[in-house]
Amino acid sequence: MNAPSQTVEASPSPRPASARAHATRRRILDAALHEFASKGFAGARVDEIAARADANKRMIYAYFGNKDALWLTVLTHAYAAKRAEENALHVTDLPPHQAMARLVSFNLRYTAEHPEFVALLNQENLHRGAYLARSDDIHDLYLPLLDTMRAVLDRGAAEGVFRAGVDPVQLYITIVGIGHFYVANQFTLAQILDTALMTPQALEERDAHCNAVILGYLRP
Amino acid sequence: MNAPSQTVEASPSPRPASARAHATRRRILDAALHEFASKGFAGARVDEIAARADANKRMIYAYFGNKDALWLTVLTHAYAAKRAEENALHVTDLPPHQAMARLVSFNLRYTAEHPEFVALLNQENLHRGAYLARSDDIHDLYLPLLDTMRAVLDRGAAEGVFRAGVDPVQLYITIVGIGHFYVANQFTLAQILDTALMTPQALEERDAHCNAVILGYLRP
Amino acid sequence: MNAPSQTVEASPSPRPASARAHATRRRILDAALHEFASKGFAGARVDEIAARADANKRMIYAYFGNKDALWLTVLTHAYAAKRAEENALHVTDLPPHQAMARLVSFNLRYTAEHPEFVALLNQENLHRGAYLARSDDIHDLYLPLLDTMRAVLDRGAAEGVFRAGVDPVQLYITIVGIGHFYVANQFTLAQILDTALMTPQALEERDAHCNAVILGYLRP
Amino acid sequence: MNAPSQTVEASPSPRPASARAHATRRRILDAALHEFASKGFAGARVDEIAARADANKRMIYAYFGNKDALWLTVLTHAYAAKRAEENALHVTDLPPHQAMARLVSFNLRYTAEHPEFVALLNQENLHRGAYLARSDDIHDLYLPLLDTMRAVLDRGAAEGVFRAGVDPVQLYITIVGIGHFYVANQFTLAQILDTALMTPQALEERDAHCNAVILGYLRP
DNA sequence: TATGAATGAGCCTTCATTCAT
DNA sequence: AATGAATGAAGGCTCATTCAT
Repeated sequence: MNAPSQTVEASPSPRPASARAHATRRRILDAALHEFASKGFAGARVDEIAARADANKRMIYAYFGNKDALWLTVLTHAYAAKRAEENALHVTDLPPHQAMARLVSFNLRYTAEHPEFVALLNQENLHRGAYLARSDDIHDLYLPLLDTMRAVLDRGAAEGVFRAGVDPVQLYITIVGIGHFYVANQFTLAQILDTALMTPQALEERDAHCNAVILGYLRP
Repeated sequence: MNAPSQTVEASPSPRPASARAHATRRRILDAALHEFASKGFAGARVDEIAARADANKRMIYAYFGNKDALWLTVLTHAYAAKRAEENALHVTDLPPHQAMARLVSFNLRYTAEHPEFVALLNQENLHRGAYLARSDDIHDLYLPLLDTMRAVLDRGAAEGVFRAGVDPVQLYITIVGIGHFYVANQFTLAQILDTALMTPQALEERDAHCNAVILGYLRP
Repeated sequence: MNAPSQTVEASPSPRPASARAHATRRRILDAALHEFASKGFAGARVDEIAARADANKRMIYAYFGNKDALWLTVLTHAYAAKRAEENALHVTDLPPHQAMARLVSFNLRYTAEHPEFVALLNQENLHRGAYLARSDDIHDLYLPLLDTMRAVLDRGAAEGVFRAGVDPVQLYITIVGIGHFYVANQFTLAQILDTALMTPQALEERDAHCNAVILGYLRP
Repeated sequence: MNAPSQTVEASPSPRPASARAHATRRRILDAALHEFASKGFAGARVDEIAARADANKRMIYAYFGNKDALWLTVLTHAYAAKRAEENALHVTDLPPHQAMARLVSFNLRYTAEHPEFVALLNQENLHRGAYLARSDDIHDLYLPLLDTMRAVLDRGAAEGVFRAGVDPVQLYITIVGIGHFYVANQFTLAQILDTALMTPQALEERDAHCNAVILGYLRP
């Protein structure tokens, strides 16, 4: 039930052996995450990644093959990281109402704390999911989550605290979406609505609203 | 009550006089919308825009100044276009329940039919709203919509069909978000969930779900 | 003896008939002189010339053919203008000492007042005199001046106030050179020597120095 | 007494370490000198410089930043090169008359052998000395030369072989000018005067003339 | 393992020039 | 006589990628 420790890999290069090499690889990955997230795939610069990682540019190619493969690795890591935290919630142990509230809040909070993840997703969709399509395990990664969602909904309906007939997939998209959109579009929204969206207080209010919407909807 | 149909402009260049020039300008704008939306700002190619517009590359610079300014013009046009359609809904003439349903459905449908708009927004947020900040009237463009939302909520609460105390801004973000996220992330979602999201039937189901969520939540 | 009223022409186009056309042509020529002199041939922009002349760019091509021909016309005009003023000095009527002094001072002053002429010459030499080679009358233009110089030197030597055996061509080059170099290189000189060169007082001092050098040299 | 042989540098890029890199840098600099001198700044082509240097265009930007900075580096090098040779004359060791003659001849000869230097100066003045203004040490570079000139003049006056009261700055400008103008305007002069100026014999005659003028002028 | 140097394709932008009215 | 619109070639500069050590 715990998060799998499997590291999803896409690089064609062999796993480096030495600790020093491992550290270099790690720094490149971190730098790449930052660069890709803040400038998009096309806007990201390999030079910049190397500089930020304090590594030689050649190492990027040695470890990851090319820019495309590096992107895929970064993307896959980001997915895995989120799922790892999501699994750690252990929502199946909670009563339906609390389980759902925790899922809602977690999604908003995680997204707010990881805008790179949001940026990565948007970029990947710009590419029509082309890179992700080359990653095998993504689908499997999400199966347990949907199972969890379905179980919570069923239990809630059985206990009479949730309405029946709710599609777990639709609801999952909605829960993720109301947080994702808020964070992803924070800059244009801030300008249109003329308010700050990412202050602790603003996030608190958004959290309350999201919970109210989902749980209000789920009322029988 | 309707917003003025003013076309928000950002180009520093004088509007061309002749009909032929106007047509060229129009073609460039359409081509740029397509190119920017499908590849992002950094990934878009000016050459490609010119080719698609069947215009000389030089004309892009004559009419719009440079790639940045062209982006801003495209973005501003996209916002204005959506707002124009949104205003044409005349939701204030409808009973609260129907008014809200129409807003929800419209947002999903418009977004689904205009994935370019979604792509544009994501890109602009990648730039942290830097370009939009240079456009003056965007804020004003959205004031009437929020007024409408507020009026509908108030009327619904007064008539006892909606719960009270709903924040119109939060709800607006939610309504747009549940549609936007669905469309914006259709490719990664399709891979994760292993379902088609943009078929007529799938959209129908999503529409029903969105309405159920918003109106279910608004129940007193 | 008076300046010839001949307009040296290089343009392949027929002389325009109407007064309006003539004025446009004149404005283009003035604008071109300014643009060529301040940015050089390669740095000059046809658009800029048209804008400054308040004329349509097409007119430049109608009147002058192309950028090259325009350059040649401007250059030839500049030469003719200087020679016209030079002839108006009537130095042959003066005693040798005064005649020479007047030539020296005139060259410095004219050059200082017409830095465009200096810039034009430098540019043309950058092109190894390629354009000027296509102008027929330049050589003839300078014959009378050298004749004058020779006459003054001969008279001075005969009267015993000048040394004998001075080559008029070498001296002419020297007289023009000590003024031309001062003006042409005013900016680099000012930085190297850390002094202002073009103030009235500085020009006065330079004038005195040039006269002292030439006349000091010519002493028997 | 000699000026330090410090190489005045303007490039913002780090000096390359390896010998190979240094050679490439050197080839680019030589090629740039040729290209700039023969076509001017605006007329020079970066592609052409790269081709002539047998280097990749990208290297130019890696080593020098951009075309502007490359120009400044070339210009500063040219100045330093001339000053280095000028210092090697050791004119302070000679009697005044010979010292002055050597300065005069050197300037003519150096200029005749380095028309690139002349072309560079003219271009820089076309830019109103804008680039040179960004170089720090140029002023200092010329201080020792003026000191030398002053010393020679003073000694000559004290020994009674030179006239008194000669301004060393004015004279320096004149000495450089009579050579510079001759070389800089060789093409237009050749056409106007219909003589060859750069043959060994012609240079010999010019040399004699320049010496005669300066030393004739300096007679007490 | 790591690095400095190099490369060629391509990108945004500009230019002199011509077309059509 | 004059003009607005259009064009193709090229120019400066940048990028992902590879070579050689």
